Amino acid sequence: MREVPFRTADAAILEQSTLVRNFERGDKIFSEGEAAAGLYCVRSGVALLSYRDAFRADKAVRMVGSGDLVGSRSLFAEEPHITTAEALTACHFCFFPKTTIVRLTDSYPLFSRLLFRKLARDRGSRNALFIREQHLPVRFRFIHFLRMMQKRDGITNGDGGVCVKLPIMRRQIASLLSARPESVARAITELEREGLALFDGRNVTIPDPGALYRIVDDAAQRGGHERHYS
Amino acid sequence: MREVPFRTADAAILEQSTLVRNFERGDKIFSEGEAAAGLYCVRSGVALLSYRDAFRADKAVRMVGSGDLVGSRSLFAEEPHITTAEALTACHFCFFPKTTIVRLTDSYPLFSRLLFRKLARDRGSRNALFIREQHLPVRFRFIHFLRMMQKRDGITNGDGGVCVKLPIMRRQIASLLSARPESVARAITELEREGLALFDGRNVTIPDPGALYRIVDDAAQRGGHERHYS
DNA sequence: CGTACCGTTGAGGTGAGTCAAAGTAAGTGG
DNA sequence: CCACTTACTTTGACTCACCTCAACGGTACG
Repeated sequence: MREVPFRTADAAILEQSTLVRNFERGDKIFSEGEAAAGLYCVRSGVALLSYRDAFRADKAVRMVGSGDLVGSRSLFAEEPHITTAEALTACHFCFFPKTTIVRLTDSYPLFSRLLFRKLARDRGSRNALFIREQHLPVRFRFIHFLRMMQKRDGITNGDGGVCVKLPIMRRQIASLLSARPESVARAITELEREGLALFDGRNVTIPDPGALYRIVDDAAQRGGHERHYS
Repeated sequence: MREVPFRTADAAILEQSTLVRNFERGDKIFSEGEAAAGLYCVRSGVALLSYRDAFRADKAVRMVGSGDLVGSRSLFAEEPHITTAEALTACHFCFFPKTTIVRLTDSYPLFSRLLFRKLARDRGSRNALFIREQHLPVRFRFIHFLRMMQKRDGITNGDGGVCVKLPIMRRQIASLLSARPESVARAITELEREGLALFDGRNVTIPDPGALYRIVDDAAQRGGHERHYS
């Protein structure tokens, strides 16, 4: 919302009613079952959306970072949050109270239209990703996860390599990938053995990102490793 | 949109600009890659959304029926359709041209709000279902599919049993379940052997729906058969 | 210095995918 | 109306990725 062209008056209203909320690592931004108080937009930091499944285990849904809109579904559906959002690092969020959103959508059709577009595009990319990930081998899903992490806050080191610090533990990575921690550990071991990625706790070094990502891209293109589906 | 309370004037506009479009079995409502011309609402019949994957195989995404809104993502994102919609039975669709939608959202904030809500709720239920389905055994996913079919247009026969005619072939069912046709065939054989469902081509008879669905419900509640996840 | 949790490794089992072949339904042309 | 083609469905045999269970090393904390 911040980056789209917007009339000065509208932008001013938005700016005026914006609350910046800060969270420390471990803080809950909102919890499953709560009513939606407004719309959150991640300004910096990383948060994890998760829900508690039938067996009372936390299931990670997705990670959100800078630029992501959070809580829109519950807000517009007028239904309770179905996920809990927890700060994984120190986070800054813009918070737009429900009243602000209502006022803006009521007064400025353009705002509605931009919001519609933003949400539709979000959803689209998410779906596309999701669809592509589904039922690929854990190894590929994990590489894809690394790529997202690297895009989000990877640091290039002199010789073409990239370093990332993963903000979550193995168990949560596994949950995001819909796999088990043991499988993630094995994927890690394998990548390490091949020299494609080096792991030191939560710190990852990818000597040649191109080589790593080519694995999944090639497979996707040639349909070679894509199991299932007709 | 039809069932929500709406001011008479607005409803009139909507009514005025509504085009009813009829499709025969096999007709394409829209195709992947086309620009979105408007919003479709299923009035009757069943259609299948699918896309062509990297290996040029059709991958079914979801089935839509009475009351479902179709094409909203591409319309609001102002991006081409990412799926093809094909009529599986004779279908009646309400079509709201883009101009109508724009006019209404521009003139009537209430319309925007209702639309936001409708879309958010759609997405919510879909996501919830989707999340739950992911990585359950094919058997469970298939039972869940049967349940949806039965809800949509199952016919109760005297003795508590239910009959449904599946509008799609095994290959497409498999695609919807993210499984292979062989696996679906095996699930069918198994259910038949257990007497939980009887299959005759595309016609299914479920003698005791309660017993069938209890299988997945119990498993979901006790977390017993839920593989993966932490 | 235990207690607790995370992460990794090994052994073993299994759901479901692949391949191949036979059976069935459906549409086409003579 | 029947042979023929074509596509859909089912079954069996085999394989493999990943889950499960279990054990062990590392790090943190009381």
